[in-house]
Amino acid sequence: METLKPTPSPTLKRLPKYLEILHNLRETGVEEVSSMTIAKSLGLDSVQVRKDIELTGILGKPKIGYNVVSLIHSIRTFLNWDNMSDAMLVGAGNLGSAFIGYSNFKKYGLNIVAAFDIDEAKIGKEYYGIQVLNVNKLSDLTSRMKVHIGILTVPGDKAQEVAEMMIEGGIRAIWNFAPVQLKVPENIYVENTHLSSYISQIKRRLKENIYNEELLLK
Amino acid sequence: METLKPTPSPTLKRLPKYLEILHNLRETGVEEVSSMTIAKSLGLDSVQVRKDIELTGILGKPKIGYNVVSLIHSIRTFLNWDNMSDAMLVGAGNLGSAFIGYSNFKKYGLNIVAAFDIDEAKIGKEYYGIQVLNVNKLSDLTSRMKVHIGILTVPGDKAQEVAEMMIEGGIRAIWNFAPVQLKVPENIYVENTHLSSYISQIKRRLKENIYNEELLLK
DNA sequence: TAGATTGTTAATCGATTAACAATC
DNA sequence: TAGATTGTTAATCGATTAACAATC
Repeated sequence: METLKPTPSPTLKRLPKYLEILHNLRETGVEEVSSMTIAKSLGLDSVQVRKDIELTGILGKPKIGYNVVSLIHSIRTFLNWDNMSDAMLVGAGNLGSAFIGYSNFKKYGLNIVAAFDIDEAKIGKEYYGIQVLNVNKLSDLTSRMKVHIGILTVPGDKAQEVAEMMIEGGIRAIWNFAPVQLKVPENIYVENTHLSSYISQIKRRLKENIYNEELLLK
Repeated sequence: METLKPTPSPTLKRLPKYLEILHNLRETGVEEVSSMTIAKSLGLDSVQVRKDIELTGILGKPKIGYNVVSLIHSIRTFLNWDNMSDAMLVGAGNLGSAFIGYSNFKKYGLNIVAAFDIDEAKIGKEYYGIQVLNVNKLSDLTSRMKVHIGILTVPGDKAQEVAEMMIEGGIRAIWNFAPVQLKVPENIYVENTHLSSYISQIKRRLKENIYNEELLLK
């Protein structure tokens, strides 16, 4: 069996955007699409689009382009969106409880099967049909249900502790929203979504832009 | 006046992580810190840390390192976290309404001053002391209050329309959570947080990893 | 002074973009 | 056939990492 070469992160981030466009095209009955069409809608280079698509293992036809339906299928398979992946969510605060009801997750093949919290006040509450359980059941339930993805929406000071419980239960990928650097074994994949990083970018870009605009007014 | 050279995105994403560590150090009474200490806690290269810090305009002392309090101040000023930035939020669904109450935003200098929705059923509701207004008031209120940041948490099919209302009202940076490529004038900064991109990464990495592990078992 | 750490210049690496031959 | 578009090899670009002189 061949080792799967890691796909560049930028590619993995772009592929869902292609899907978005392809779904629209399919709905309007378009059957073939060129890399240039996709590139233009996203403001990208067409070579980049072709290289990304190539990685998913589909071949286009010179002069014609790619078959829309086949391309959708190829990308979805590559991203494993066709198979639902179960996930445990820990931290039923306002962010966490919002995620429980966020219907788009299912669209992307992510299914939250259970939610947990440390806070007695939250345990027993139900959001969108999912009951919040005591976090002391996390590890056991994770291994019994063979869940491999954990969504971490607890406050920073509990994040490391909870991550370790997740790993003990057999979690292999953690989607971390806590503003903390998790220390995990190297076979565990951590995807950090630090909202502070985005806010940094927005606020700094605005600052940079302000001066540039004043400069233009001279 | 000098034009502000755009800071590399990777740097802007790392700086908040340094702050997190520096705050912890300050709490435990540490006064000086070396680039290596910061680098180690985050699994980074110390040169990278020094270069990032240099961009914020502070100087360290050979043999000693950086003064923790000064460094915190320098990074916060650079990221403009000391000044509160007002933001309008449009789309009071489960994600949007969660953000209204998400206390960390204030910590990062982002203050949601008003929330809007198209849906009559949501208009008038109140979340964490903020009332949801009719989106037809968005543009007018934005320009009267001189708000420059918009948070977009509407469904994909309304996103472009709402983005245009934001821009009409004077919004200059849009934090977009809708799974859509926004078409905006080039002086408008769009920060995309497409949750689908993260899920792609997680699901694909897990797939890549599965095969690698099976390989190891041989 | 000697050693540790900074700041800076040079080398490397990975991803993007350009050039172009292959082909429907 | 001619033209458009793919797939691939080479060049460029930006960010990371390595090397090292300056200095407290």
